[in-house]
Amino acid sequence: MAENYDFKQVEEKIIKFWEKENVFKFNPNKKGQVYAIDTPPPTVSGKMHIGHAFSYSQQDFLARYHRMKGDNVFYPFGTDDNGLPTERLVEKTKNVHAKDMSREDFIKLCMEFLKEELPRFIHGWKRIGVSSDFDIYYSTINEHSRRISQWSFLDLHKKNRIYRKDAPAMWCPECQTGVSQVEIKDKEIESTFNTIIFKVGKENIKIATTRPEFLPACVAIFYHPDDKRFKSLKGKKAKVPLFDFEVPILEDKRADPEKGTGIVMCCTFGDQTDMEWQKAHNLPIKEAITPNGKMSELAGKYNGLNIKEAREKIIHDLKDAGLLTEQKKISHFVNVHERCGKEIEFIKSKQWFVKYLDLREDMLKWGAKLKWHPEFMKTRYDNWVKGLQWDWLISNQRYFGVPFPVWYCKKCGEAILAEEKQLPVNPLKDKPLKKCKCGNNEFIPEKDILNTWFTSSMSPQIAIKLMPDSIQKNLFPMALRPQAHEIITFWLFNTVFKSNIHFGKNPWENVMISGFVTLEGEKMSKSKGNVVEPSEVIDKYGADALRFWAAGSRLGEDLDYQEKDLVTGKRFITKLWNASNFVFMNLKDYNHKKPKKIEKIDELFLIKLNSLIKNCTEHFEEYEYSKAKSEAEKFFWSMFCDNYLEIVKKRIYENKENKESAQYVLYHSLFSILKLMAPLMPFITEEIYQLYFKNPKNSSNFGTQKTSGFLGNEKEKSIHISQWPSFEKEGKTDELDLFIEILSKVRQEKTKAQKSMKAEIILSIEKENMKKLKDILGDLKDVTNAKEIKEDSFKVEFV
RNA sequence: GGGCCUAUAGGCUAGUGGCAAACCACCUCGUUUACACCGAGGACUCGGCAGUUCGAUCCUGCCUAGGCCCACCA
Repeated sequence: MAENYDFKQVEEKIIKFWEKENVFKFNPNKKGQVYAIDTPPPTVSGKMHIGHAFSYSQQDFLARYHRMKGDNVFYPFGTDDNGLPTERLVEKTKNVHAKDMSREDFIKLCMEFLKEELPRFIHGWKRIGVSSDFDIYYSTINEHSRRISQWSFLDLHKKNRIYRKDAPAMWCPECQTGVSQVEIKDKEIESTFNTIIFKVGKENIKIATTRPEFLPACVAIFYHPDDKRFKSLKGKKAKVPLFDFEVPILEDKRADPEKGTGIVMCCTFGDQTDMEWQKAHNLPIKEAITPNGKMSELAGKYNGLNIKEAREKIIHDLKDAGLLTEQKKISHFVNVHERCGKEIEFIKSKQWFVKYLDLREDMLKWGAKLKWHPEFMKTRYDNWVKGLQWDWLISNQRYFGVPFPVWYCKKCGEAILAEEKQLPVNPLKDKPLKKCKCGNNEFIPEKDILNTWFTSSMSPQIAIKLMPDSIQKNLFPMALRPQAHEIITFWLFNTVFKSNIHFGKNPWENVMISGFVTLEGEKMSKSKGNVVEPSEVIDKYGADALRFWAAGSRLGEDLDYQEKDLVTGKRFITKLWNASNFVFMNLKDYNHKKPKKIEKIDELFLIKLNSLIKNCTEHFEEYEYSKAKSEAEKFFWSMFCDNYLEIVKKRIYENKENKESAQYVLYHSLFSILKLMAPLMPFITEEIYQLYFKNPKNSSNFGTQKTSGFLGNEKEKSIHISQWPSFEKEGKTDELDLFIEILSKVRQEKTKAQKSMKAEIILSIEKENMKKLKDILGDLKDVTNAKEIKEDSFKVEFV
């Protein structure tokens, strides 16, 4: 009698076994089509969360399926540990502030932190059974990644896609960094609408604003051309209160007569419209706010105050001067930096950009060439491309990241780029290889770092270039990019863009997009406090149960986390365990020889199994692992356990002469079912394989097999590199269907009569059914425990 | 404001132009050679309105609700 399945002990043991035996090691010389996966490198910003467990499980289903199907799976693993998220984690854990330290010390601290943190972090992915080759590993901050990222910069520059300009850039005063379009989000905040009096000659005009601190940067007043109320003001000048300078009053369609008082001030730069006006009317640029979030000299007596203080003071002074007529509390949406939640400001600053707005048509074509799974995710890409308004801002004024390979000549200011052969370069330490064109040999290093997406959008190259040159060409373009849908607009999009510019082709053929995990219908997030820790789930139910749950929703769909589903998964695992033990209890004298005759009922069962295999294979090909799961699950539970095992029990218990046929079919059908489940539940299937199926001569590293007498006969060292079951036998199974229908009716009768399922009966069935079932009547007799089967209308008599 | 997705039993999910399904929970019964983490059975359901159709849960349109992405935000 086998003991209970101890998932904790087994899963840890199997993780070590896979590692020791190099089961998932990529072998470039292996035959078979290469299937390269652009594994998402998780951001090192804390612990793994359940959304990770969910989406990495789903991509692993596909990786394991392709491996068993015979593809040569290239499945690297990386961590995204450059840039802000990691900085923030280090600041928090080590209780330091980057800006209080020397840059070098801070970077050193980050690297030390990563060294001790990463193994623990990565173990989370091993624990859920991700079958990456963890030796093909990259960190987006290591030398290798820096070299490739900087090369990308040089190459884009060569292709005239890089420029640096003085531009109103979105700026986070809190993080003191430029922020790209993708790093901002909306937040609803309470604010006050202040109605302020501007003088036009002797006339008063009222202008409403939530940002009175921008008054010193006011450059114009606008009203809508159709708005008759203000027509008389055209061409006149208004005097800015408190600051006493004059600005022109102009017409522009973007002024909304319905909003505020219908007339609006334009300040550079209060918001995006201000920037458009500035451009359209060629207005001067005034900077009221400095990069550290303080008022500039332009603000006169408010110079040096932070934004909020200045706002309060200015409101106070306006009140005193009688220039404030109304204050209304409102709540509105503003752009905030997604990392820190603080309001974004626009400031004039020198930033590096990648020029790509001119390529929107091409971008749509690139997106159309990808195979999207599920298909509807493509529209998100398209909508993003159509909505692009700015070029890609790639510089961040932070510390921990890939530096720009750039210096500036101290004399003429010319930007000097590093040469390819000196990469990776740290401009703070290294020097250009040549003098500046102007003959000067002194340089100012660029201190900015490249935005993390600039580096992670090179993930295919970063992974591939870990391999020897000779095989790199087989790996690109890759077969698959798996990822979550919220970063289609940045990671996916930027990778497609870069690949097409650098190499003239898409980086992969397929993309698979996971949904996310919800709790009671809401997205899980730290800020909402509704997170579930995957490590706790695994402790309680095991990784297989977690994966079983992750296989429960279709690709791209969100899935609600319900503990019940984990219970179901665990139950299924127990059932697999028990059924396998039972099968092998009855195979002690099995000799692996194919019996001379396969009994009819066994044959019919094999045909059923065959169509299951066919369906599951098709589902995996279509990324529909959830369909494969539910079909295999149902087949195993009801067709295999509840029906087939019951049917063959008596034949084996009573040692009938045709029992070899049953044994042969038991062995092979259970093996096939295990293989179908192996991509989804890699641990329990491996354990059963190792204990029963593998030839003990090959199992030196796993411990002894369980059953005495019976010897497994399979050669592969792991079920995960065994061959995916094939499907050959097709045919009709009408007799078996009828058989099961009758069996089920008999069971109903027994239940109705409140009898045991084992109660002995006399069964009567119709003549035509008797005829149809003539080859399998003996089995029907066995499974229903009928003393005899008579020809009559259906009837169950108890003896 | 634009877009995408979703709406099926008490809960979570399948699915189909013609009987609506699995699992959990619930109720009844059984259970001594794998499994009480079992087996047999029961009960309950297609968001609303219109259209196409012999027939719509499924196709079309509108509405409602929720989620997500984007834009706007003086």
